[in-house]
Amino acid sequence: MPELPEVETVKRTLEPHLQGKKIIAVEIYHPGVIAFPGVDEFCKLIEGKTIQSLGRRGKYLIIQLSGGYYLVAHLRMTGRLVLAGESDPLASHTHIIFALSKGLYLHWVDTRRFGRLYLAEKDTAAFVAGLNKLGAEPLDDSFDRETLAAICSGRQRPLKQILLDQQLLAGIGNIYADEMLFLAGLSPMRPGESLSRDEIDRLYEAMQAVLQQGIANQGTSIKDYVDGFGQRGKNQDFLKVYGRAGKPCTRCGTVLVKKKIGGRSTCYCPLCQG
DNA sequence: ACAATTACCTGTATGC
DNA sequence: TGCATACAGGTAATTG
Repeated sequence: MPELPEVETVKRTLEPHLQGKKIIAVEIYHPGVIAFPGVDEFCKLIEGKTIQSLGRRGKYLIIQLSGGYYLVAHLRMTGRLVLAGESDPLASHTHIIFALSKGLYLHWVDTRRFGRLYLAEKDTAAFVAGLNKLGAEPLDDSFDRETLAAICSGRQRPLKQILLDQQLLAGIGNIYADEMLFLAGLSPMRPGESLSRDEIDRLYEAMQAVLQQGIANQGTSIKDYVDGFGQRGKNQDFLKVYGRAGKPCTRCGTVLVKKKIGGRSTCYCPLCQG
């Protein structure tokens, strides 16, 4: 599933190919993907624009266009943005095709059709996509131990829920949340406010390590995720707890446990994360 | 105000 | 074999 490291990888793989290209035409087979504005308006606005740069905020991919416009994409669960050539066969569940200059194509593919696209000028795009509601950016220079301490303090909610709350921390999903809690040696049920200074530091270090390793491995491909070239990531081979319930802990051998926390399935080691 | 549940979707795995 | 059911997970909307 596209979480921060996956969206960052998509951004890095697409950017050198998209930068400077002109959007010549767009074909929309499934209008539900366009969250804003209406489909006709979307097509009218986007055709003729030039792609200037790519950015990321949390799990959102942000494509800056000429004329002050921004195309904001959220891949949700199974969304893919992949480069293609003229004669490349269409993957099933291809909902949108962007025809670009130099004979390049960009395909929006999404099995479960949860993904959404937003197109507008800067402030409007941020608002309709929900960008301005997002919390701290975990790999940003401004995100430090103090910020994490402030996020946890006074919150009785379990750490697992805090990590997944996009209004507190942007970009962390179920896979990386479980992995960073394991690396930090913290129980996913621990209330945020119960963490000592030392435990905040451990969680901070674990967040950095887990997210950076995810990016270094080009993301985690459990099922659907691929980068801008359609390539799978390698991080699924390095997961310590996610998807390993019932198997022995890599650190102590104890059988890993699966439990629902805040309605989300959570894998952890009852001993290492006691 | 907050937490829990449901809706949105489809592919895959499981049980009978 | 075929059918029903559960589950997967990100977020918005709804319910309690």
